[in-house]
Amino acid sequence: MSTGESGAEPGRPRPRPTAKDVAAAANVSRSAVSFAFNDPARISVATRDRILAAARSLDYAPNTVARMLQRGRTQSLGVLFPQELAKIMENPYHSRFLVGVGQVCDRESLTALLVPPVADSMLKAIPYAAVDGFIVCGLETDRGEVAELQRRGIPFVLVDSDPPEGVPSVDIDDQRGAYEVVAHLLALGHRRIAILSMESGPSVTSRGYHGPLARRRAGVAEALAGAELTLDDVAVLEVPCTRMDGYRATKTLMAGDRPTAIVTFSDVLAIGALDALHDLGLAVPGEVSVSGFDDLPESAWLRPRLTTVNQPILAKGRLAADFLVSAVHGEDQHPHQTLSTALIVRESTARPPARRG
Amino acid sequence: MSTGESGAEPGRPRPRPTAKDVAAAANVSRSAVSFAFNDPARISVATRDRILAAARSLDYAPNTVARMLQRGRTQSLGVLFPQELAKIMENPYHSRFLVGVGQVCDRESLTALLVPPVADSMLKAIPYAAVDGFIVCGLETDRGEVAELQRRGIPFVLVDSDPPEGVPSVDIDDQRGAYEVVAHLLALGHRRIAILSMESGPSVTSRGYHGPLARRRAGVAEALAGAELTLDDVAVLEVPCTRMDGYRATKTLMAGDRPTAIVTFSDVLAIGALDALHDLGLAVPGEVSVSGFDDLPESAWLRPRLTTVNQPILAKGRLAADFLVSAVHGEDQHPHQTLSTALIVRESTARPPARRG
DNA sequence: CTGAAAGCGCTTACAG
DNA sequence: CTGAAAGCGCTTACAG
Repeated sequence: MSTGESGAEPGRPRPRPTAKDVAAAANVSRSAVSFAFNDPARISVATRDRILAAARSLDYAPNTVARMLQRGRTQSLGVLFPQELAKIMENPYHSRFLVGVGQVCDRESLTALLVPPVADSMLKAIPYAAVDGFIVCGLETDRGEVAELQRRGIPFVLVDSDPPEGVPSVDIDDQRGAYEVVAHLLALGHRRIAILSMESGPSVTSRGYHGPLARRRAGVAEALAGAELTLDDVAVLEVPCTRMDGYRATKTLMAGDRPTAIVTFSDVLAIGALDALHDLGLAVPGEVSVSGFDDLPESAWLRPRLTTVNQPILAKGRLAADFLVSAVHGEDQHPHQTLSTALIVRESTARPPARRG
Repeated sequence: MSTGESGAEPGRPRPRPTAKDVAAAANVSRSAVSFAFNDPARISVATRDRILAAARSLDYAPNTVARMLQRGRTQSLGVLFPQELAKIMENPYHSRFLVGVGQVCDRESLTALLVPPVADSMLKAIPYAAVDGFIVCGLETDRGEVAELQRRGIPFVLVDSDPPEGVPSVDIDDQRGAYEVVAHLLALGHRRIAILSMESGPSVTSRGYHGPLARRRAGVAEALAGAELTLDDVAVLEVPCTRMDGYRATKTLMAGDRPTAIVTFSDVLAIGALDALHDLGLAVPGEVSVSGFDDLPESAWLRPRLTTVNQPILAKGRLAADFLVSAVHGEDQHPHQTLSTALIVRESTARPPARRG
């Protein structure tokens, strides 16, 4: 009632109260405090109320980290990315993937930890994250992450990689997707085709690693073969996956021996390509055809609407998270799913212009 | 050399090795093991090498959670959202915000923990996250989160809320932004204006809380007053912030007493509105003007290009993370920043059609 | 119904 | 240069 000094002095950084403090205040053991929070049935109502009241008055809440250590569970899923967070979130593809992961997190009351590489290394980031398992994204080269995770015995699922046997993973049919767009363009009559691809890590080819990019390249080759062409007949540019890089690469491409069609391996790149072509005063698809990959929602808003390869990004995220949750629960399966792609023909591709020469 | 049984049996779920195991294997104390990893200078090169070799052969790595508990640091920033993760990531606004947060995380070698509400409560989510501090997003109603965080003594910064004195926070000039678009529309001659707003939590007005939405409403009122109008003269619809809800709301709006201009409080909503108007066969801006809010990159790709209110989303995320990092480092300031908005007039707004009546 | 004790795995003064 | 000990804050068998 009076303005006594019962409260803590404000402003002073008091140390956080612990179960010990509450136990003292409520005149019980620390075990009792723990029970009050975790297993109320084990103590009498009276004691519990007393403890809870004491806890409230001290602003006590169990320390999360201590609890994690004791329980051996963090209630968190790690999403391990191959690039800096700023770059990752820049790409709408990842947002959509995280919607899928988020659905599972929401359902299971889990949090999602976004884990960027440490000093450019996904490997180094692994030991610093307090998670129950990892979703490993876009492992374009296997730089030891798989072995590391396996040795540590921490559950994980591989997404968009070249999964070894016996490892949970989810992928899409990259080869077929790439095959279909290129076949589509060839059928339209294009022969001078450029590929705008993403950069893959070092030494991809030399180590016989076949990630998504390699599979897409195979799909392109397969389609080209149908027209008596090979990969040597197309220009291939590898750039970081940003709109701006797509823009620049397209300008580079157009400064040389102009292709009549640009096949990009990402809608984000295609958006940049469209911008560049617009700035160059080149009509799409009248003078140049452009195709994307992913089928982001955005691709349908573009003008011209983007012809692209749909992949079920959201489902991929959801599935990956589901697989990881199973693995964390100790279910000893190794599900391996390959999701389908589908060519979506819209407005950005058409017959090549009739040509002098 | 021989195929001895030196390795652990594969497949068998071995328990993770601890520092104790390494100490035993290397014939040193547990302290030495710890030093080998954390303070190599404190032990001799020989001992360190022996320890590291033993660690490697046992696949040992220090337990992150134990380390967190001991150090009292998690190296992780929590981003507390008012909605489910799936919904949050659905909105490009948040991706962009996270790019800003990500820049700081990358710089500081921090991870970002995405924290959705637990059982619809941001409050309940707080104690379950192992983070060094929170960025509290879009606290449209103060449901006790601030008090909770303050009592717990955990650093936090408020973004897009109604920040009390003495609390780090970053906001934008919502009122001015809303004022400007509406004034723009009024100047074009619009008098029948509809507002498409987001749902705010319960009892916003009743508690005298003035979050972003309330400020925007004030901006609208301010602009209307300049034309001798009041909020009662405009239709206001509050819907969840998704494209689909924007779509539906617009159809509802158009089924009634048709406005000549739709002011949305989010680009995402505006995209839905544009779609609906397109499906309704209504020309934008010929028959109906539409404006957005945020100025997402997407808004410039739309056709017609969207007139909208720019807000520096990325800078907001970066600043919030910067403020939080300072707070975590114990810097006892309470920075409070209000970022500017700017009206971006593009193609989706024009004079209202001449009218019968 | 309640408490004393051990333990989760680590780090860090403190002695030697 | 190295080790024994205490402690971070919690939970959970185990006794009573």
